[in-house]
Amino acid sequence: MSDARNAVIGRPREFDVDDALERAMRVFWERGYEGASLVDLTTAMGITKPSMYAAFGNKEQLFRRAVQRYAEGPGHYAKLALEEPTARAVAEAFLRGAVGTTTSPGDPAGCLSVQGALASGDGGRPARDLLAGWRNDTNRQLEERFRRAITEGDLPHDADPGRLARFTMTMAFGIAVQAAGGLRGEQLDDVVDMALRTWGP
Amino acid sequence: MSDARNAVIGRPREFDVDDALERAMRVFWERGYEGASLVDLTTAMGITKPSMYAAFGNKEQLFRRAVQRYAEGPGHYAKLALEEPTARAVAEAFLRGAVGTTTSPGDPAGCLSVQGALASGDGGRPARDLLAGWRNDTNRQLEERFRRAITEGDLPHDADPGRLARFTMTMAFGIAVQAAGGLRGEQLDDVVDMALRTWGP
DNA sequence: GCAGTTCCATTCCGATCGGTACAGAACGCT
DNA sequence: AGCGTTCTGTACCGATCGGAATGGAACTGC
Repeated sequence: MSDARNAVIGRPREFDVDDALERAMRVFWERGYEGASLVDLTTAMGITKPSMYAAFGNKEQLFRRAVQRYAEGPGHYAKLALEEPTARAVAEAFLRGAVGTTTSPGDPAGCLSVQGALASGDGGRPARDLLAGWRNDTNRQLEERFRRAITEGDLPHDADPGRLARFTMTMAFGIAVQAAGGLRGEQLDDVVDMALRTWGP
Repeated sequence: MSDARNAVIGRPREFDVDDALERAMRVFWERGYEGASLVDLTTAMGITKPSMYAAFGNKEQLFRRAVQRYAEGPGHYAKLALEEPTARAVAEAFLRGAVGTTTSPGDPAGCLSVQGALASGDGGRPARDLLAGWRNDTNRQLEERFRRAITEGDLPHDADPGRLARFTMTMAFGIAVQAAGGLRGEQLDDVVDMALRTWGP
């Protein structure tokens, strides 16, 4: 890893890489990949373009790092939800987490994964593919978790893990779009309540 | 209207405005507002930039016309769904229509309204606002329809039309994102089946 | 002090963005 | 034919895009 250089030779960096990445992530979060220009990014990061180029490579690699950071930060609820004891609890934690992250007051509205995935010209193709892959992974993990729930007797043996996962993901995406459109968290929690009726009253 | 000029003075236009608009709509549909460049658009339309400028004004006005055409064409299912006899039938027609339009084989995947709404820099603000307004209108019409269903005894009087409308819209948006990500129509129809359980078995 | 290394800031690159000036071509009218 | 009008094609506009070259500043090790 290029950032594992604790060697202290040469002029020391005058900015904090983690802090700059955090700020870049937020810009991508609210503007998407192509909507975020290098000027937008570096201005928010408080550094110049050559500094960002030296530290992260290029815009696409910066985006990859930002997505990774998003997954471990605001998007961490997805991983946590998988550890809930029952299928219904998994789904509820997943959707409540989605509502919380996409409507968090101090953060950009919406979801980086959804925001950056749509509406791209030719230059945004790699970013779109990256996010599509990530969403696919999440879907697979959810499906796998629901499959386990069947073996644990937590879901009926004729339940379809794939369907349940796709339904849950679809709800989360819809929530992200609604949040980006300005819907409040409470209203989206109502939506989650309705969605959860699929698991029984 | 500037296109109501049937006057035949001057050199006649060598392209069909409706056909050009249709092609432009499809480009916006798959690339969003900012993702569609003038070169992309005019190439698909088969005309040059000055011709497009003379016929439509500018990119933003072309987009407005394209959105209008989308609403009357591929997005017409929304209006039709409102005419269904029961609330549940309305919701089902709405969601099946969303699946159909967003996964139609010959057309771009996804929904223009969702595709163009997210991921915008500064230049895409007006387009984003236009689409947000349209989605808001649709939500309001759906809510109004569900309210009518209560007075008609079709929904229990303690039902919440706002919640039902938001839930339906959220599902439709999620469907659009999934479709843009490549999910097949059959898989999304499964999702719709699950969503409709909210209205009873 | 000096060499070697790394970072910062200015400046610039070719390509592309949305939009336009201009000249000529194609029409109806007289 | 000649005119006014409107469309088309070329060539171009300033601004901005992502990216990079360059020169000096800041540091460690010798």
